[in-house]
Amino acid sequence: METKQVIAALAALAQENRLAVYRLLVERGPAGESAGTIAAALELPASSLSFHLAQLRHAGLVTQRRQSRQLIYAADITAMNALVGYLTANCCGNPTTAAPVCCPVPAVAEPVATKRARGRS
Amino acid sequence: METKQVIAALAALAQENRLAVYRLLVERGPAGESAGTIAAALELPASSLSFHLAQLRHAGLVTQRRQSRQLIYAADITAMNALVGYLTANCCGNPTTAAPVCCPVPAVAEPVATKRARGRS
DNA sequence: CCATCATTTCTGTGATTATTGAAATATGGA
DNA sequence: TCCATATTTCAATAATCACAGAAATGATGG
Repeated sequence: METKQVIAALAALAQENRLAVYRLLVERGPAGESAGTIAAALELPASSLSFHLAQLRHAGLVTQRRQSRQLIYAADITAMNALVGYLTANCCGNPTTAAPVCCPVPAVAEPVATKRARGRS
Repeated sequence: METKQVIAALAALAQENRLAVYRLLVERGPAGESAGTIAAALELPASSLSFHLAQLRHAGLVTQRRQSRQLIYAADITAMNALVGYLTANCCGNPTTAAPVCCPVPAVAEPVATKRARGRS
């Protein structure tokens, strides 16, 4: 993942409403959710939501598909994978230099909606 | 890690110069680097750098200490851990719903200072 | 104290971003 | 075709951010 894209993704998520939208979409999974439903859930004016969805989409974090009259948005997990991968790599530093302790990705903060904290491999 | 802080951290990193500063500091490890040296390395005016360092510091991503006349900045790895933890948790979604594949944290991108642009996205 | 160095804070300016109502576009049904 | 619905695009405004020179602050050595 190259720097320009990383910045785009970070900027897209660095906004209260957009982070909320993204989190909601992650919760919904691949099925996604229509713009209207998201707007209702987050109590955002349609035009505002559209603006934010466009940013998330431009950053590659969400996908869009049409289902009859509505546009369904869904989180693109691979983009988040790439972002987390980049941050992890840059957090861990360069092993050839005096690098800090490598990120252990601490047993997961608070999951989107339920408790769940399993240590990954 | 609460949302407000996550947004602050994301916003702090979502800027070309700041991301560069942070990456440089990660490279330097706990020893850190003085403001002047960073400014020289990244060719930034002192006042601009100071502005960016303040943001990173406010977001809790870097620490500041004085060493005689100079101020040494260092990356705070625990903050990045928390951020990555939050993103991972939110990326993985809620297992009780139709959740997408959980982030495997793809075998780490490219380390801070090596050649880039290998096959992966 | 004074001179000097390192860095920050102040200040003004230009650029980007967020927000929304209103108008425009696309879709499906009668 | 005409209408209703879902969503976007447009336009205008307010808010925030980035930049960099100049002035101020804090530290050190003489």
